[in-house]
Amino acid sequence: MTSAPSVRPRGRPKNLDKDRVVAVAMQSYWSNGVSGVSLNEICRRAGASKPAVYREFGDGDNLINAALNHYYVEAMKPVKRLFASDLPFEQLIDEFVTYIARDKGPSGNAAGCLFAKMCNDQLQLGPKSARRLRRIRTEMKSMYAARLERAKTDGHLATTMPVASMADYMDVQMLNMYMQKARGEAPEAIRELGKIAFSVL
Amino acid sequence: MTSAPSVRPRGRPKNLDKDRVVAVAMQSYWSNGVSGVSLNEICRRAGASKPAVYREFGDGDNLINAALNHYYVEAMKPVKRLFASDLPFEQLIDEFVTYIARDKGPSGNAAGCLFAKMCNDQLQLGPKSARRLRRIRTEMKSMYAARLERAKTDGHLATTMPVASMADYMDVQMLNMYMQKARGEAPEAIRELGKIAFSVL
DNA sequence: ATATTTACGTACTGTACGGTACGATATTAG
DNA sequence: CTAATATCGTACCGTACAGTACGTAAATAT
Repeated sequence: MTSAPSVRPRGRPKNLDKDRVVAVAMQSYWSNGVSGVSLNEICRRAGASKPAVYREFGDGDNLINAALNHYYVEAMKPVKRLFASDLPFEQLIDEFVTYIARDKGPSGNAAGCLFAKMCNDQLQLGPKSARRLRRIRTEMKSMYAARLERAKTDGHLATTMPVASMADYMDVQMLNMYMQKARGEAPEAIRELGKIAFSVL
Repeated sequence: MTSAPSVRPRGRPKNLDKDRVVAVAMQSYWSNGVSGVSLNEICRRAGASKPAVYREFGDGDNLINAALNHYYVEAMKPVKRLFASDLPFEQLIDEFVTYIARDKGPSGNAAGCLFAKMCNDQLQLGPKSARRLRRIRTEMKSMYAARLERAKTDGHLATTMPVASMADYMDVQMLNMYMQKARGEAPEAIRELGKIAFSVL
C-alpha cells in the first residue's frame, strides 16, 4: 500500500503535492489537448516549481503518462461499471451513448475525452505515454468484445459480424463522439450521431 | 485571370515561388499536422526566406488558409467528381469509402486528410483559417445533402431519416475514417470501418 | 545617369519552451 | 553539536518560435 509510512524518511520532507500536479495536468490536457499546454504552464497552474515536477516525474512524457493513468482510473469508472452491469445490450448501448454525449470535463465546461485528444496528437506524445495509450485502448476494446460476446450468447445480439470487428467499430465510434464534443458540437447532435452509428449493431 | 501580366510591374521582380511555398505548406500540414510543423520549418523546406513568406502571406494564419484552399481545390477534385457522377447511390458510397481508405498523402506515404487534421487542432488555428475550415465543411455537407436528396427521389435510398442528419453523419464518418488513417491504421481496416458505418444509410 | 519603386534576405527582437545547476533549507542519524 | 541526506526553488542553459528592421539589389521611369 501507499499509505502512512509511519517512519519519516531521512532528508528534507517533500512539499510537492504530486496528486495535485497530476490532477492539474489531467485537467489541462483534457481541456487544451496535450500539445495545447506546456509543462511550464502546468507547473504554473498547479503552483509547483518546475524542478520539483521534474524530480517527481523525470520528464514531460512521464507526467503525461501519469495524467493518462489518472484519467483512466478516475474518469472511466462509470463506463466500466456500465459494461459490467446486467442491462440488456440495447439499453446498455443507449446509456453508453447518452453518457458520452453528456460527459463533462473536470472543470464543468465540456471538453473531449482525454483518450480522443491524445489519440489525435499521438505523434507528439512521448514513447511511454504513447505505449500506455495503446495499451488502454486495447483494454477497452477487450471490454467491448467481452460484452458483445456475452450479448451474443444471451441472444440479445443477432449478427454475423465478427466480434473483434464490432469491438474495433465501437472503439472508433466512441473516440469519434468524443472528438465531436471536443469540436464543440451540441450534446444532442452527438447523441444523435451515436445512435445512428450504433444502430448497425 | 491570373496569367501573363504582359507588362512587368515597376520594382525588383519577385523571386519567391508562392505556389511552391503553398504546396510545401500543404504537404507539411498534411503530414505533420498544423501544430506539428512551424512556419520556420516550412520556409526551410520550401527554400524560401521567412521575410519573403511574411511579405506574401502577412502572417501564419494566412499561410494555413492558403494551404487549406490549395488542398480543397486540388485534393478534393476526385471526391467532387464522384459525387457529381451518375453512379447508383450504393456504388457511389462504396467508391467513396474505397477512395478515402486508399488515398495517399502528397509524398506517397499515407497521411490523414488535411481537413481532419485541421479539425483536430482547430483550437490552435488562427481566426481566418478556422473560418475557412468551417465554411468548407459546410460546403461538403451541402454536397452530401444534395446527393442524398437526389438518391431519395430516384428511389435508391429508402429511409425516414432527415437528409440533414444523414449529411452530418457522412461528414463525421468521413473525418473519422481519415483520422484512423492518420493514426496509421491499415487501409483494409479503414475500408471495413467505413462499410459498417455507411451501411446504415 | 539618376530617382523611384519594389523585393531581397541577413540578422535581429522578444517570448516561450524543455530541462538543469546549484546553493539554500529542512530533516534524521550519530 | 556535526554529518549525512534529500527536497527546495531561483536563476540559468540552449533551442526554437513568430515576427520585423534595415541595408542591399534589381527592375522601371524620367
